[in-house]
Amino acid sequence: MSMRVYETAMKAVADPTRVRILKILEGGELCVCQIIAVIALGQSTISKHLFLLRAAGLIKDRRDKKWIHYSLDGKSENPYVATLLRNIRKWLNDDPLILKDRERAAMARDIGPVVICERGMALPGRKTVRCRPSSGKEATAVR
Amino acid sequence: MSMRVYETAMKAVADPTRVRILKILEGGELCVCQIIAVIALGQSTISKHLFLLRAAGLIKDRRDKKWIHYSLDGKSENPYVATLLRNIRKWLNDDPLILKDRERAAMARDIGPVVICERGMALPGRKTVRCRPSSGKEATAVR
DNA sequence: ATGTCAATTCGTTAGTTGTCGAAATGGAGG
DNA sequence: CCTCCATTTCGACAACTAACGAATTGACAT
Repeated sequence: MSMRVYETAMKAVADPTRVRILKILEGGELCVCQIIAVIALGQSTISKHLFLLRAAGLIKDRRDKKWIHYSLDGKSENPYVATLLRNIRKWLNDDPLILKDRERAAMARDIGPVVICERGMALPGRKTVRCRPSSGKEATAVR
Repeated sequence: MSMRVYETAMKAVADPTRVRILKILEGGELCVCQIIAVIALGQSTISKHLFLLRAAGLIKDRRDKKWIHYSLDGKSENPYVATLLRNIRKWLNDDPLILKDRERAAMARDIGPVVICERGMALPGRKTVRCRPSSGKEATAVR
Protein backbone atom coordinates (compact mmCIF):
# COMPACT_ATOMS: atom_id res chain seq x y z
CA MET A 1 0.00 0.00 0.00
CA SER A 2 2.55 2.53 1.11
CA MET A 3 4.91 1.30 -1.58
CA ARG A 4 2.38 1.98 -4.33
CA VAL A 5 1.93 5.56 -3.19
CA TYR A 6 5.68 6.00 -3.04
CA GLU A 7 6.08 4.60 -6.53
CA THR A 8 3.38 6.84 -7.96
CA ALA A 9 4.97 9.96 -6.53
CA MET A 10 8.54 9.07 -7.45
CA LYS A 11 7.73 7.95 -10.98
CA ALA A 12 5.77 11.16 -11.44
CA VAL A 13 8.74 13.37 -10.57
CA ALA A 14 11.30 11.17 -12.34
CA ASP A 15 10.10 12.16 -15.81
CA PRO A 16 11.89 15.16 -17.38
CA THR A 17 8.77 16.66 -18.92
CA ARG A 18 6.86 16.42 -15.67
CA VAL A 19 9.62 17.97 -13.62
CA ARG A 20 9.73 20.78 -16.18
CA ILE A 21 6.05 21.37 -15.51
CA LEU A 22 6.63 21.35 -11.75
CA LYS A 23 9.50 23.80 -12.11
CA ILE A 24 7.47 26.32 -14.10
CA LEU A 25 4.62 25.98 -11.60
CA GLU A 26 7.05 27.05 -8.88
CA GLY A 27 6.55 30.53 -10.28
CA GLY A 28 2.83 30.31 -9.57
CA GLU A 29 -0.21 28.79 -11.21
CA LEU A 30 -0.61 28.49 -14.96
CA CYS A 31 -3.48 27.39 -17.15
CA VAL A 32 -3.11 24.37 -19.41
CA CYS A 33 -2.74 26.41 -22.58
CA GLN A 34 0.12 28.36 -21.02
CA ILE A 35 1.86 25.16 -19.99
CA ILE A 36 1.45 23.80 -23.51
CA ALA A 37 2.92 27.02 -24.90
CA VAL A 38 5.95 26.80 -22.61
CA ILE A 39 6.75 23.11 -22.98
CA ALA A 40 5.87 22.93 -26.68
CA LEU A 41 4.49 19.39 -26.78
CA GLY A 42 1.07 18.24 -27.99
CA GLN A 43 -1.91 19.19 -25.87
CA SER A 44 -2.85 15.55 -25.31
CA THR A 45 0.66 14.85 -24.09
CA ILE A 46 0.63 17.72 -21.62
CA SER A 47 -2.84 16.77 -20.48
CA LYS A 48 -1.68 13.27 -19.67
CA HIS A 49 1.33 14.53 -17.75
CA LEU A 50 -0.92 16.85 -15.77
CA PHE A 51 -3.19 13.93 -15.02
CA LEU A 52 -0.30 11.88 -13.67
CA LEU A 53 1.01 14.77 -11.59
CA ARG A 54 -2.44 15.34 -10.15
CA ALA A 55 -2.92 11.60 -9.51
CA ALA A 56 0.33 11.69 -7.55
CA GLY A 57 -0.99 14.62 -5.52
CA LEU A 58 1.76 16.95 -6.71
CA ILE A 59 -0.50 19.53 -8.30
CA LYS A 60 -4.08 20.72 -7.97
CA ASP A 61 -6.40 22.41 -10.42
CA ARG A 62 -8.80 25.32 -10.27
CA ARG A 63 -11.32 26.35 -12.88
CA ASP A 64 -11.74 29.98 -13.89
CA LYS A 65 -14.07 30.68 -16.79
CA LYS A 66 -12.91 28.67 -19.75
CA TRP A 67 -9.50 27.92 -18.30
CA ILE A 68 -8.19 25.36 -15.85
CA HIS A 69 -5.28 26.58 -13.77
CA TYR A 70 -2.79 24.20 -12.25
CA SER A 71 -0.56 24.86 -9.27
CA LEU A 72 1.70 22.95 -6.87
CA ASP A 73 -0.32 21.25 -4.15
CA GLY A 74 1.04 22.60 -0.89
CA LYS A 75 -1.24 20.42 1.21
CA SER A 76 -1.19 17.15 -0.65
CA GLU A 77 -2.49 13.96 0.92
CA ASN A 78 0.45 12.06 -0.50
CA PRO A 79 2.99 11.95 2.35
CA TYR A 80 5.97 12.13 0.00
CA VAL A 81 4.87 15.20 -1.90
CA ALA A 82 5.82 17.96 0.53
CA THR A 83 9.40 16.74 0.80
CA LEU A 84 9.62 16.10 -2.92
CA LEU A 85 8.41 19.59 -3.83
CA ARG A 86 10.77 21.15 -1.31
CA ASN A 87 13.72 19.22 -2.80
CA ILE A 88 12.79 19.99 -6.38
CA ARG A 89 12.54 23.66 -5.54
CA LYS A 90 16.24 23.58 -4.64
CA TRP A 91 17.19 21.34 -7.55
CA LEU A 92 17.76 22.00 -11.27
CA ASN A 93 17.76 25.77 -10.87
CA ASP A 94 20.80 26.10 -13.12
CA ASP A 95 19.70 23.61 -15.74
CA PRO A 96 19.64 25.35 -19.13
CA LEU A 97 16.33 23.83 -20.17
CA ILE A 98 14.71 24.78 -16.89
CA LEU A 99 16.04 28.33 -17.19
CA LYS A 100 14.65 28.64 -20.69
CA ASP A 101 11.30 27.27 -19.57
CA ARG A 102 11.27 29.79 -16.77
CA GLU A 103 11.75 32.65 -19.23
CA ARG A 104 9.02 31.30 -21.44
CA ALA A 105 6.73 30.87 -18.44
CA ALA A 106 7.29 34.50 -17.50
CA MET A 107 6.35 35.44 -21.03
CA ALA A 108 3.26 33.23 -20.88
CA ARG A 109 2.21 34.93 -17.66
CA ASP A 110 2.63 38.36 -19.22
CA ILE A 111 0.63 37.47 -22.26
CA GLY A 112 -2.13 35.65 -20.41
CA PRO A 113 -4.34 32.68 -21.36
CA VAL A 114 -6.62 34.56 -23.72
CA VAL A 115 -4.00 35.61 -26.23
CA ILE A 116 -2.11 32.34 -25.94
CA CYS A 117 -5.22 30.36 -26.83
CA GLU A 118 -5.91 32.73 -29.70
CA ARG A 119 -2.45 32.05 -31.04
CA GLY A 120 -2.98 28.27 -30.81
CA MET A 121 -1.16 27.60 -27.54
CA ALA A 122 2.06 29.13 -28.75
CA LEU A 123 4.29 31.89 -27.55
CA PRO A 124 5.52 34.60 -29.91
CA GLY A 125 9.02 34.13 -31.25
CA ARG A 126 10.65 31.39 -33.26
CA LYS A 127 8.54 28.55 -31.96
CA THR A 128 6.36 26.40 -34.18
CA VAL A 129 2.66 26.41 -33.50
CA ARG A 130 1.45 22.89 -32.93
CA CYS A 131 -2.19 22.76 -31.91
CA ARG A 132 -5.39 23.32 -33.83
CA PRO A 133 -3.85 24.54 -37.07
CA SER A 134 -7.30 24.05 -38.55
CA SER A 135 -8.15 27.38 -40.13
CA GLY A 136 -5.13 28.14 -42.22
CA LYS A 137 -3.48 31.43 -41.39
CA GLU A 138 -1.48 30.47 -38.34
CA ALA A 139 0.35 27.20 -37.61
CA THR A 140 3.58 28.10 -39.33
CA ALA A 141 7.07 28.61 -38.01
CA VAL A 142 7.89 32.23 -37.52
CA ARG A 143 11.21 33.92 -38.28
CA MET B 1 23.40 17.82 -18.27
CA SER B 2 22.09 18.42 -14.81
CA MET B 3 18.72 17.11 -15.87
CA ARG B 4 20.18 13.82 -17.03
CA VAL B 5 21.87 13.25 -13.68
CA TYR B 6 18.62 14.08 -11.91
CA GLU B 7 16.69 11.68 -14.11
CA THR B 8 19.15 8.85 -13.56
CA ALA B 9 18.97 9.20 -9.79
CA MET B 10 15.20 9.62 -9.61
CA LYS B 11 14.41 6.78 -12.00
CA ALA B 12 16.78 4.58 -10.02
CA VAL B 13 14.93 5.13 -6.75
CA ALA B 14 11.46 5.09 -8.34
CA ASP B 15 11.56 1.35 -8.98
CA PRO B 16 10.09 -0.84 -6.20
CA THR B 17 12.70 -3.57 -6.48
CA ARG B 18 15.53 -1.05 -6.34
CA VAL B 19 14.13 0.76 -3.34
CA ARG B 20 13.79 -2.63 -1.63
CA ILE B 21 17.49 -3.14 -2.22
CA LEU B 22 18.32 0.31 -0.85
CA LYS B 23 16.18 -0.33 2.23
CA ILE B 24 17.91 -3.59 3.10
CA LEU B 25 21.29 -1.93 2.56
CA GLU B 26 20.32 0.60 5.22
CA GLY B 27 21.11 -2.19 7.67
CA GLY B 28 24.68 -2.35 6.35
CA GLU B 29 26.48 -3.89 3.41
CA LEU B 30 25.43 -7.17 1.85
CA CYS B 31 26.95 -9.34 -0.84
CA VAL B 32 25.09 -9.98 -4.07
CA CYS B 33 24.11 -13.52 -3.14
CA GLN B 34 22.56 -12.27 0.10
CA ILE B 35 20.57 -9.63 -1.77
CA ILE B 36 19.36 -12.28 -4.21
CA ALA B 37 18.32 -14.46 -1.29
CA VAL B 38 16.35 -11.64 0.34
CA ILE B 39 14.61 -10.26 -2.74
CA ALA B 40 14.07 -13.65 -4.37
CA LEU B 41 14.44 -12.63 -8.00
CA GLY B 42 16.82 -14.04 -10.59
CA GLN B 43 20.51 -13.28 -10.20
CA SER B 44 20.66 -11.52 -13.56
CA THR B 45 17.75 -9.33 -12.55
CA ILE B 46 19.35 -8.33 -9.27
CA SER B 47 22.66 -7.78 -10.98
CA LYS B 48 21.10 -5.35 -13.39
CA HIS B 49 19.34 -3.45 -10.61
CA LEU B 50 22.64 -3.20 -8.74
CA PHE B 51 24.28 -1.89 -11.89
CA LEU B 52 21.66 0.84 -12.25
CA LEU B 53 21.89 1.79 -8.58
CA ARG B 54 25.65 2.02 -8.86
CA ALA B 55 25.45 3.99 -12.10
CA ALA B 56 23.22 6.46 -10.27
CA GLY B 57 25.82 6.72 -7.52
CA LEU B 58 23.46 5.39 -4.88
CA ILE B 59 25.56 2.38 -3.90
CA LYS B 60 29.18 1.33 -4.03
CA ASP B 61 30.84 -2.08 -4.12
CA ARG B 62 33.74 -3.72 -2.40
CA ARG B 63 35.31 -7.05 -3.20
CA ASP B 64 36.21 -9.54 -0.47
CA LYS B 65 37.43 -12.92 -1.64
CA LYS B 66 34.82 -14.40 -3.92
CA TRP B 67 32.10 -11.99 -2.89
CA ILE B 68 31.20 -8.47 -3.90
CA HIS B 69 29.62 -6.47 -1.13
CA TYR B 70 27.33 -3.55 -1.86
CA SER B 71 26.52 -0.66 0.45
CA LEU B 72 24.90 2.76 0.33
CA ASP B 73 27.29 5.38 -1.02
CA GLY B 74 27.52 8.02 1.68
CA LYS B 75 29.83 10.21 -0.39
CA SER B 76 28.35 9.93 -3.84
CA GLU B 77 29.31 12.32 -6.61
CA ASN B 78 25.70 12.57 -7.68
CA PRO B 79 24.39 15.73 -5.96
CA TYR B 80 20.90 14.29 -5.49
CA VAL B 81 21.94 11.08 -3.79
CA ALA B 82 22.62 12.31 -0.26
CA THR B 83 19.19 13.92 0.03
CA LEU B 84 17.51 10.96 -1.62
CA LEU B 85 19.10 8.44 0.72
CA ARG B 86 18.24 10.57 3.72
CA ASN B 87 14.60 10.76 2.60
CA ILE B 88 14.34 7.07 1.83
CA ARG B 89 15.74 6.24 5.24
CA LYS B 90 12.70 7.94 6.75
CA TRP B 91 10.27 6.52 4.22
CA LEU B 92 8.58 3.13 3.82
CA ASN B 93 9.62 1.92 7.25
CA ASP B 94 6.17 0.53 7.93
CA ASP B 95 5.63 -1.01 4.54
CA PRO B 96 4.89 -4.74 5.00
CA LEU B 97 7.16 -5.82 2.16
CA ILE B 98 10.02 -3.67 3.44
CA LEU B 99 9.54 -5.08 6.94
CA LYS B 100 9.63 -8.62 5.65
CA ASP B 101 12.74 -7.87 3.59
CA ARG B 102 14.37 -6.45 6.68
CA GLU B 103 13.75 -9.67 8.58
CA ARG B 104 15.11 -11.72 5.75
CA ALA B 105 18.13 -9.44 5.48
CA ALA B 106 18.84 -9.96 9.17
CA MET B 107 18.63 -13.68 8.56
CA ALA B 108 20.96 -13.38 5.56
CA ARG B 109 23.48 -11.49 7.69
CA ASP B 110 23.35 -14.17 10.38
CA ILE B 111 23.86 -16.96 7.92
CA GLY B 112 26.57 -15.26 5.89
CA PRO B 113 27.49 -15.40 2.20
CA VAL B 114 29.17 -18.79 2.29
CA VAL B 115 26.16 -20.80 3.38
CA ILE B 116 23.76 -18.76 1.27
CA CYS B 117 25.76 -19.47 -1.86
CA GLU B 118 25.95 -23.15 -0.91
CA ARG B 119 22.17 -23.20 -0.67
CA GLY B 120 21.83 -21.59 -4.14
CA MET B 121 21.18 -17.99 -3.06
CA ALA B 122 18.22 -18.93 -0.91
CA LEU B 123 17.32 -18.45 2.70
CA PRO B 124 16.07 -21.37 4.80
CA GLY B 125 12.32 -21.55 5.28
CA ARG B 126 9.50 -21.83 2.83
CA LYS B 127 11.21 -20.06 -0.04
CA THR B 128 11.86 -21.67 -3.38
CA VAL B 129 15.45 -22.00 -4.47
CA ARG B 130 15.87 -20.30 -7.82
CA CYS B 131 19.47 -20.20 -9.02
CA ARG B 132 21.81 -22.85 -10.36
CA PRO B 133 19.50 -25.80 -9.82
CA SER B 134 21.91 -27.72 -12.06
CA SER B 135 22.83 -30.81 -10.05
CA GLY B 136 19.49 -32.21 -8.98
CA LYS B 137 19.11 -32.54 -5.23
CA GLU B 138 18.24 -28.96 -4.31
CA ALA B 139 16.08 -26.46 -6.19
CA THR B 140 12.81 -27.52 -4.62
CA ALA B 141 10.42 -25.72 -2.33
CA VAL B 142 11.18 -26.60 1.24
CA ARG B 143 8.25 -25.54 3.44
C1' DA C 1 47.64 -23.02 -15.39
C1' DT C 2 43.41 -24.62 -14.33
C1' DG C 3 38.84 -25.55 -12.31
C1' DT C 4 35.38 -23.42 -9.50
C1' DC C 5 31.81 -20.51 -8.71
C1' DA C 6 29.90 -15.70 -7.56
C1' DA C 7 28.63 -12.28 -10.46
C1' DT C 8 27.83 -10.10 -14.96
C1' DT C 9 26.39 -9.98 -19.73
C1' DC C 10 23.45 -11.50 -23.54
C1' DG C 11 19.20 -12.40 -25.98
C1' DT C 12 14.41 -12.76 -25.57
C1' DT C 13 9.77 -11.71 -24.02
C1' DA C 14 5.96 -9.22 -21.93
C1' DG C 15 4.39 -5.15 -20.06
C1' DT C 16 4.85 -0.14 -19.43
C1' DT C 17 5.50 4.65 -20.90
C1' DG C 18 5.74 8.92 -23.81
C1' DT C 19 4.23 10.84 -27.80
C1' DC C 20 1.03 11.98 -31.44
C1' DG C 21 -3.46 13.23 -33.98
C1' DA C 22 -8.30 12.73 -34.02
C1' DA C 23 -12.45 12.59 -31.64
C1' DA C 24 -15.18 13.39 -27.48
C1' DT C 25 -16.34 16.05 -23.36
C1' DG C 26 -18.31 19.52 -20.84
C1' DG C 27 -18.45 24.48 -18.97
C1' DA C 28 -19.47 29.27 -20.34
C1' DG C 29 -21.94 32.49 -22.84
C1' DG C 30 -25.21 33.62 -26.08
C1' DC D 1 -30.88 24.82 -25.52
C1' DC D 2 -27.24 25.42 -28.60
C1' DT D 3 -22.65 26.71 -29.98
C1' DC D 4 -17.97 27.43 -29.01
C1' DC D 5 -13.66 26.09 -27.60
C1' DA D 6 -10.21 24.78 -23.76
C1' DT D 7 -9.28 20.55 -22.14
C1' DT D 8 -9.54 15.50 -21.82
C1' DT D 9 -9.96 10.91 -23.65
C1' DC D 10 -9.08 7.43 -27.17
C1' DG D 11 -6.42 4.59 -30.24
C1' DA D 12 -2.12 3.71 -32.27
C1' DC D 13 2.83 3.37 -32.44
C1' DA D 14 7.67 3.47 -31.07
C1' DA D 15 10.89 3.36 -27.35
C1' DC D 16 12.05 1.84 -22.98
C1' DT D 17 12.07 -1.36 -18.88
C1' DA D 18 11.96 -5.42 -15.95
C1' DA D 19 12.02 -10.04 -15.82
C1' DC D 20 13.91 -14.63 -17.16
C1' DG D 21 17.39 -18.47 -18.43
C1' DA D 22 21.62 -19.42 -20.69
C1' DA D 23 26.16 -18.33 -21.55
C1' DT D 24 30.29 -15.78 -20.25
C1' DT D 25 33.52 -13.59 -17.24
C1' DG D 26 37.06 -13.23 -14.03
C1' DA D 27 38.99 -13.54 -9.17
C1' DC D 28 40.26 -17.07 -6.05
C1' DA D 29 42.28 -21.31 -4.56
C1' DT D 30 44.21 -25.23 -5.54
